[in-house]
Amino acid sequence: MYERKIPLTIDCGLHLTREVLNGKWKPALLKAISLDIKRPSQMLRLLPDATRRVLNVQLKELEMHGMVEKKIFPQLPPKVEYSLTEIGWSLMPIIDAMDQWGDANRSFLETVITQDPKITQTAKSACLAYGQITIERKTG
Amino acid sequence: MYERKIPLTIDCGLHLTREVLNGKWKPALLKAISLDIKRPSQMLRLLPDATRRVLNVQLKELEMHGMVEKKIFPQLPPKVEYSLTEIGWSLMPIIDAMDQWGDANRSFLETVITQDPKITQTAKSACLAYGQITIERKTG
DNA sequence: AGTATATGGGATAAATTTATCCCTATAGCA
DNA sequence: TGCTATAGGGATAAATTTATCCCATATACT
Repeated sequence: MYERKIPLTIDCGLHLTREVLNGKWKPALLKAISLDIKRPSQMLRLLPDATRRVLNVQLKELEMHGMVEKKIFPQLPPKVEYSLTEIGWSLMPIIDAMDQWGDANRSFLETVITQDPKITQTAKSACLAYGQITIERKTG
Repeated sequence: MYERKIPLTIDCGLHLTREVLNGKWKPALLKAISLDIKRPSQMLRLLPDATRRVLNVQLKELEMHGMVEKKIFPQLPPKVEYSLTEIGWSLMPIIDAMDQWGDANRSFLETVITQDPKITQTAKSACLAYGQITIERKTG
């Protein structure tokens, strides 16, 4: 599989949280699930820049960390649904705050981020559907 | 220097924010600065698991992203002080929420995180001083 | 003269995260 | 039969992030 060689820093709450949210698509996945997008195929459509593989991997990590639960329906073709656990829900205020902060400062952030010479291109196709999603969140 | 080869995903606010906070020590650095720990040498002492090099690199990124400002005093040996910009301050509610969430769920998180077979060791020496810091935050 | 303090950054190796590719399984439909 | 939809995961390459090492500056102190 692969074994970590450097001790994981879990000194303060900040680092513990960082570990849970650390993954290119994890925040987006949590938000998607909170918006009732629970099937992997739906998430993949919502996040077209992500590959099926990464989403699988990151969902599994979120599951191992206890943030989401996976329900497998014994059907064919397979059907799976993810949902947030209680502790997973408790992360939503943070996720929402991050999303709002980023949106509120979009023009400034795009400017400073893209002015970095390392950045030669950006992708914007993902998450576009968020704005169109008007589904109410269910509590728990 | 090095040039990014894959387009940076900046579709939704979540990803923009992720980009700004993405770095092993960035959240901790922002918090430290907000607590009036403004000199690099102090930050290094606060975060003993980080190397001087990484802190330099991540501070520079935070600066380029407009989250912190750097004031250089024309002295020798050199003296430098960082401070949060207005937009940098606006991140603090998120940073604080992350820190509090992590602390509030520490025992659970430590359990699930260390149960991962990839993780063979953890480091807890950093940030320990936070608890002892009772300095009031100055506004702006 | 040697040592400590402070800060910055180049070069390069190592570690970790993502991306790619490919294979598995089965029902349903043209 | 051949193709689509669904979901999972191994193997391996590539990309990106961190870690290590080392050099530079200049003052003050022993």
